[in-house]
Amino acid sequence: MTEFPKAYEPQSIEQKWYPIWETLGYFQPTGPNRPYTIVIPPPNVTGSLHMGHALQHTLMDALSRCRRMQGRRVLWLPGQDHAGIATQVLVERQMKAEGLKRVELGREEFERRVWKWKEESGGTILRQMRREGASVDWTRERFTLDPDLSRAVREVFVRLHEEGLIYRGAYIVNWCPFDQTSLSDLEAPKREVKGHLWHIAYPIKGSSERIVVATTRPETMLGDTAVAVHPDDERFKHLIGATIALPLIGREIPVVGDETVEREFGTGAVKVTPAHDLSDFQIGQRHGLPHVVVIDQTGRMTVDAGERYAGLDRFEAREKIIEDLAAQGLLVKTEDYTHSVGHHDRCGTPIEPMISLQWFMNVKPLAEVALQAVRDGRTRFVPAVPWTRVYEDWMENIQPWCVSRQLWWGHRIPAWYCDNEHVTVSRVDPAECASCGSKALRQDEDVLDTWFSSALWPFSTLGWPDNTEDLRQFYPTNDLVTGYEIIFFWVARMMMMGLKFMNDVPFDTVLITGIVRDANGEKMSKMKGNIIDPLDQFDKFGTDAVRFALASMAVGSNDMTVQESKMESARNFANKIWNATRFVCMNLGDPKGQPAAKWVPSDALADRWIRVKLNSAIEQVTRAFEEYRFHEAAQTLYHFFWDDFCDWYIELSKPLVASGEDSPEVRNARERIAYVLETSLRLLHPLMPFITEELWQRLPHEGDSIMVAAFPIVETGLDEAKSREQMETLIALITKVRNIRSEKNIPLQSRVKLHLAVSDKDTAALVNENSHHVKRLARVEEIFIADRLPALEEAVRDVVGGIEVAVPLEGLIDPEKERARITKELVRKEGEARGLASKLDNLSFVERAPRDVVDQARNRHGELIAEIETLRSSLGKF
RNA sequence: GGGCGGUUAGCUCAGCGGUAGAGCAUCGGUCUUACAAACCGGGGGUCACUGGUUCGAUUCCAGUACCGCCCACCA
Repeated sequence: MTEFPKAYEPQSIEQKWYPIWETLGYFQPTGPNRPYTIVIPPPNVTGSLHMGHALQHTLMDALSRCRRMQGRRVLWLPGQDHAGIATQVLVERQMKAEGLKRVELGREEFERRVWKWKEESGGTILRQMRREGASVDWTRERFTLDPDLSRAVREVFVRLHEEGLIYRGAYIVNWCPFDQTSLSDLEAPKREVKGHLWHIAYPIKGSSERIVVATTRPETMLGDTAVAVHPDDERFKHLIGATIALPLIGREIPVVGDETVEREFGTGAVKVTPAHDLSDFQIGQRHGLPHVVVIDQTGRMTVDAGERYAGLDRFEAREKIIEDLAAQGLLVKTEDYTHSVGHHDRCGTPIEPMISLQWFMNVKPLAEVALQAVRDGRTRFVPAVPWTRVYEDWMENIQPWCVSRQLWWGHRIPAWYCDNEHVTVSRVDPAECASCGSKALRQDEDVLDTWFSSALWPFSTLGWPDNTEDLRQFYPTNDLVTGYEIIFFWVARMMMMGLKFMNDVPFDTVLITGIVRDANGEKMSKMKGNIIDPLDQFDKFGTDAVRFALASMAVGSNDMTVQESKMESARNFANKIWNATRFVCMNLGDPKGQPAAKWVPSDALADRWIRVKLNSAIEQVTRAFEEYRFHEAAQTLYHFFWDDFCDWYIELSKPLVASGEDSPEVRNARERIAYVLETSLRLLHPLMPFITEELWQRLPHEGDSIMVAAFPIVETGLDEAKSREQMETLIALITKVRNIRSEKNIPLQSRVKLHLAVSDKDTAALVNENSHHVKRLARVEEIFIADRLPALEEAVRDVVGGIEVAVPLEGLIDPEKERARITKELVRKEGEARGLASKLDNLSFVERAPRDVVDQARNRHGELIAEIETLRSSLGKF
């Protein structure tokens, strides 16, 4: 027999199995049955594995493995995202160390360097995924910049452009002055900033009147082209149409009336800078105001800001302008003011809203379709609350998507311009302008938002725009597992693109997970330095243990805190599985050539009971996976295996299984225990793939790998209730005796006598048939069963499950203490009985409560009364 | 400004219309023929607060307090 160490050592076993599985092709979809598909959320090529991946991959792998064992044709498709800004910035930073600059290198050379970086250093995460045990099909690995996927991107861009849904125009965008690119709204989340609200007086021309405006951004005043007031505002009504001489720069600008102005806010008058603020831009559109750009792409003031300010950083300019206004007596008031300002989510730079010529996508029409698909349940979120509504709200209020980025790493926009500024958008690089035939074409310098290609992931990875076999088979995919932080970035956009180009939803179910936080409940980040590396955890506890711990914490989309204690507990569980199998193997002999164990029918209580428990574990785990309640699956497995199987069934089986004999009875007992164990391993496999494979191979089994063995199936027609009740009674009895022993400090070696009084025949028979178990597990040398307890001088008395118990313990009984103990128990039981009695006396309870609740209360009350009686009488014995 | 979530044992969290559970920690006892990463036994909670619905509320509803999250063009 193979060597069987006393403790589970994960490392070598994990290393052994993954390559075997991969080589044997188990990760590839096979078989004639219904496909089951998951596409992985493609991690950034720059990324390395973090706990969030470990969690999500565990769930995806558990689902994949479970479905695979259930016979589905499973495809879990892996891949990576080119991660535009992240990657470009990273490579630029590396180049900087060598004294190289991107612009000096030129576009082609830079791109070459990024590809080189990708080949050498990218894809760390893919290697790490092997350690997770992720059963992804590596033969179908994809990268968003693969030629096929790039072709899909172009196809989508061109088609949307043809339909007028993608267009080029000058609008206000979120501009990052640090990275010098435009951003989508999602990449520019608002952050609270403590600032000021400055009240500035603008003099009215040809009048002594002034109009005071309030602003948080005085530097933009140099670009003001109007002041707006509410048209019905009595304070300012008469000034509409008047002309203002803009301070510091002297430009003449009008006062306009606009209904969006809040009369209550600030001074009720707003300075309007159409080139640097979205709402001002819109006011400008309504009133035909000119745009004066005063801040450039680097965040510095332009020449149009006037020579006094030109070249200054926007924040330096702010201070200088405030000083200058104060000096001229135009600064009326300065208030502290906290407001929200967009910041680039990657670099943290405050966004500069800026008018800019960019490519946009009108997503509204696609959003309506995507909204409908969720409303009528073609795609559903799990948990449905709150994510369905979060998704719907966003889709309902969706704004045009700025898709162009001023970067070099990404899908270059397939638009070409001739000298006449005609635009040619084309699937293939055009030779001439589509409008004028000019051969002097230059391609748009910009690339697409990274998320543009991610949005196509569920079909671009399967071969679209070609109608491939994979596409027909695996689209739509089944489950998408991802975090709530990218519902808008990714999930929503896949929905829109999938429905638009495949005419079907990209996935049936979106499983939203929570965030894995550190032990203090804080979000992990490189900045904070509180990252917990899953690989360290794998080293420390074993991959299966970490997977199991993560799954056991995955409740809905709740965030979770990493708990070392959970990891330890899961590691101990793995060790428990190891040793239980070790025990069974020690008694089975060589598994080679032995067929897989079958259940040998038995009337013995323990056998009937474990079968019921196993069956209900199968039922619960199966349902838990179906309903994505991973913590419930983990919990069921843990308690079934440890409490029921190890603590009771193995212990009860030992006399036969470990007897060393070779009788039919013993062989059958061994077969049964092997059966339960082997089935349990299959049930555990989706969450703990490595250890279950290793142990399964050491047991008699059929087939080459547990990966492709059948997932356990629920049986029907077992004598559920009776077996459970009887076993519960037996367990309660044994526990009671152990309890008495423990309280009286009876050493393990000394056996006690046990007197039982049982009134009903069934219970008497039950105890009789299982008395050898009671003797062994409660360390009892002799059991006396009668209708009534005999008179005993010195004994501990108690009652459990309708059985009167007495343990004679000469010289160890302190009557006072016994009396106190029993009295305490009496008080508790009497209290409970009183509560039940008053409930049962309550007519409306008896009439309105469900029948079984009333019956249950009645039975419990009866039991209590009997037990109280018994306790009272034993009280008299002291 | 709008929306959402949380508050349960010392800690981290499940659960739920019928007087509460887990893991860890804690206390006591064990080398009992798989496992000390184990075994056996025990203690510990007025389920944030206030009302309401109900025969019955930790669970449903409303409000309060504290903590947290998301969305938003009041400058």
